[in-house]
Amino acid sequence: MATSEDGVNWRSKCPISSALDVLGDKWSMLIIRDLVIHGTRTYSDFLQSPEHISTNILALRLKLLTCLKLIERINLDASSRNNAFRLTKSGAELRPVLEGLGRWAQTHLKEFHSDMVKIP
Amino acid sequence: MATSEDGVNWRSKCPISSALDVLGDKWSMLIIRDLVIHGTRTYSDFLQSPEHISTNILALRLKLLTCLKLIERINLDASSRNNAFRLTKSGAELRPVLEGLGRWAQTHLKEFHSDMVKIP
DNA sequence: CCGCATCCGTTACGATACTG
DNA sequence: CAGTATCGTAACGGATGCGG
Repeated sequence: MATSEDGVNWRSKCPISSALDVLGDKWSMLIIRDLVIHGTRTYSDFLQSPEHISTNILALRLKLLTCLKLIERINLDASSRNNAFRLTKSGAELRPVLEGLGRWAQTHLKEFHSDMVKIP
Repeated sequence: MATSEDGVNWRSKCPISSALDVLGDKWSMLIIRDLVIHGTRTYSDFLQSPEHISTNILALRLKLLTCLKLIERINLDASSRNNAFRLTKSGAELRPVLEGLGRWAQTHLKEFHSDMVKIP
């Protein structure tokens, strides 16, 4: 998978494949989801999501998504504390994709995962 | 990630998270993509896609996607050879999601991946 | 405290060789 | 040609530590 320093290793010229080179891991899309839902989110906010990402992975993903300009940091108080992230315009345009995924899962995964909830 | 025998480990009750528990890896969505584009696809067809999935991962993913009824096997000649796969109705409904991902990548990833092509 | 880097054990992936 | 076995590599996950 991609890291922030070395850039992304593009597997092919296919746009779908390229999207997955960036977002095709266990966590990136969930970070986007949290920001779609809540607008802004701090580091510890992300950690409290029910899927429980670990701290090192979170820091790595935030760095990569920031490099690719899907998210950006906003300084709430000019110190290094209480930093938050929000979606850029680019990242925000993933919203319909996530909504489509969610709707698909609700109808087609119920059979295998009975206690799934609605939105998000 | 999920394997075919043990079932999927659902990280939460969130539909988006659940969709990603199934499809949130480097390869599953590309298998769906190939089937969306070509209709049917044999084992060796998949291997020839430009991203070059390896044989063991392919077998694993095909098994899982079959268990979850996103794809199904069609026997072209009743032997174990020349088997092919196609999308079920459930899998086919991922098409708009993939198209959305592709369109998003085309507009927002160009800056980082200059020789990306159109569809797909 | 909060953000995040580091260390380290565990799990998933990936290339290739191999079997029916 | 479809699928498995093996084994090295990379990603993940938890614990912990350190600076601001």
